Amino acid sequence: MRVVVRRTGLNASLLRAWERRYAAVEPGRSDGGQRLYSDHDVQKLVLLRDLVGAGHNISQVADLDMGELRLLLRRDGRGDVGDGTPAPTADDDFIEARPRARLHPESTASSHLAACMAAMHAMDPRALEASLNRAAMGLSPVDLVDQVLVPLLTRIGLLWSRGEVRPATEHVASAVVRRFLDWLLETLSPRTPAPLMLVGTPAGHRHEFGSLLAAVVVAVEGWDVLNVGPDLPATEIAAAAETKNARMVALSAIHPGDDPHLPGELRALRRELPDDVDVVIGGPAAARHADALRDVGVEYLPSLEDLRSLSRNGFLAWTRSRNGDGAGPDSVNWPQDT
Amino acid sequence: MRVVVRRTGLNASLLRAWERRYAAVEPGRSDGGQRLYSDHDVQKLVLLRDLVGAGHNISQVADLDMGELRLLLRRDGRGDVGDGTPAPTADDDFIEARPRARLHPESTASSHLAACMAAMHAMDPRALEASLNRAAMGLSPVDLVDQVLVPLLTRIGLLWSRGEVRPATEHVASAVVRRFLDWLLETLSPRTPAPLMLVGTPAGHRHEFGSLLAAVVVAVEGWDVLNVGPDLPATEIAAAAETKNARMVALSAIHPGDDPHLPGELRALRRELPDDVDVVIGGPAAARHADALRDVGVEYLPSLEDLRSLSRNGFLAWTRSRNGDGAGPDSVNWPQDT
DNA sequence: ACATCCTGCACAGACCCTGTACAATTCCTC
DNA sequence: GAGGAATTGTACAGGGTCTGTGCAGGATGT
Repeated sequence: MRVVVRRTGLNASLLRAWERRYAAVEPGRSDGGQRLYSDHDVQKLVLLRDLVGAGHNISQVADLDMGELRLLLRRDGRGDVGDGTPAPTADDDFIEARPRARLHPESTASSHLAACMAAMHAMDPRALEASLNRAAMGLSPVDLVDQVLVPLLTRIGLLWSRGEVRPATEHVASAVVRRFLDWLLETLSPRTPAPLMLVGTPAGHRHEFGSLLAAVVVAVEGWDVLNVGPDLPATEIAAAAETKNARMVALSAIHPGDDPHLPGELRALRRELPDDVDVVIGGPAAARHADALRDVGVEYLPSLEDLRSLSRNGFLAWTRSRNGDGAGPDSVNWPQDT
Repeated sequence: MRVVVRRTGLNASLLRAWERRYAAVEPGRSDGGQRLYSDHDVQKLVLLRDLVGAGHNISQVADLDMGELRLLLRRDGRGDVGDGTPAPTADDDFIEARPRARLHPESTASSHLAACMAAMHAMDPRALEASLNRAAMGLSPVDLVDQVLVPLLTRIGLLWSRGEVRPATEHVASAVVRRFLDWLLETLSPRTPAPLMLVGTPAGHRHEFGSLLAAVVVAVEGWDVLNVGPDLPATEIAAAAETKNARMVALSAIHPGDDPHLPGELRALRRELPDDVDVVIGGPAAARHADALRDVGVEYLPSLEDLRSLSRNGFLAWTRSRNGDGAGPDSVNWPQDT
């Protein structure tokens, strides 16, 4: 109990009140009747604390499960841009995200971005990570990607290409951002059955941030994602897709902007994959071959937004095909707050 | 018994109570019935003492194993304030090394290793991560590195070089292990002031697992670590070391085993750094140039164990120089509350 | 022999539990 | 917009539980 109080910063009386009045957590009991909080309980309490601090009332959030709490916390900045995450909300009552939103999303997004840039220049990985975490807390996943991560990576890349930032600085920042993207992917990944998307980069392309961002984007749309990493030949990607029974493959090609092997590589990939597995690709290196790629049967996506809508449709199609016909009762529709 | 009392700072009655009531430890007995504590027992008691001091109740932590205790201690270890009583002068104490049947650490380590290998072959990143987490729970950081991570990476590398595992499989596994190492580094990093060590790999060397392992090893010894990432020219490393005021630089050179530029690169690094900053390097590529490197003023370390002892000594020297004079380096803070 | 260690028992203070109450807000209705 | 109802954080008392410590009487070991 004392430990929980210290770790959550909440009053002991308050913990008991939340338990009694809202059944927010239901810790086990010792033989003598003392509460035994599990790690899960503590995590949930922390989420509740933050949510309450952000203006929600307990009575409405206390009985949500962890996934819903986390999501709520993310989209809190506003941005009710329907993120169709398949939150396993079995019950029908929707989460009324009270439009108590203050803080304009752009201004906070740009301030988060500025904080990240400052931490990068200071070569302070902890500060950078902290800034990213703050951004993740304050923004919806979509805003986080579009307004913080993409600009951040773009700017770092630009500074690097101009030689305006030390390679060591860039390395340190990249490592942190990569880890953060990994973490984001993990926490956004659905726990429920979902179609699998493979992400990676083609042979010769070692920049993996594009594919990591793609992974996050499609995870938000409900897909299960397997990142097979950068610089893989077509045969490898195809083999992995087959082994894991992927429904779709998304690639990213950034750096060797004029890679002549790209169309051939993707033709091979396309040929080795079943027809019902879609292959898409994004990134500047792919843009140059957009037409050739289309001929090969690989769709070029100019922006993450395209990937977003495409994967959303793909996900809905998957659920429909899975539920036999009309959308089942407790399926994936996240209730849009009206 | 007295020895244990001195080493742990715990009352003899308390030791007996913990044993009787919670079976916290179960020391062997002499023919006459006197308790014979093993080294393992003492370690566990120390962990329990710190944990109880941090607010946990014994009843709940007494039956956890060492790995769980350590993890618990780290997790809520931030924010420790009190120092209070200067701890039971634990100096000049020799613990009777009573070998006693070590409860098979290698067998559990090898089972963890097997689980990791199986997860890798199944191309199941979640399972791999779960196996690694389990290993982290059940083993000390040192055993974890020496008996799981190093063998795991060695085997994966071997399979890969022989073409006995698909590159895609290797990629997926590597990504998970890298993230795990990142996480491990983060959780092991000291929250208190500590000397800074830079880790990375020299220009041309893109395999970064060696440096990540090095980072973990020195973090365990108490250092603060900044990983500047792979493939960095000497000038960059030197600049980073200067900016962050590093006390030591540890590099790893693995893959291009016959890199002719290595000595030159390190000579440049050595020249750009202050004399009181040590530079060490490990890995097979460095082994070939061990003599040349020594001439340049860079120490070649054949094994992680060498790095371990060297960084330990370096850390102790740092604390001594910082505390002015004596003052036990590891001033444990025992009973403290309020 | 003498200090040390063993077992079993007892106890006091710190801690936690339940139930109830209460003040400060916020929400809603008239 | 005033007053009542609901919400929510906090406090207190009485009683049970947890846990560190001390003591008596006997055994151990050097």
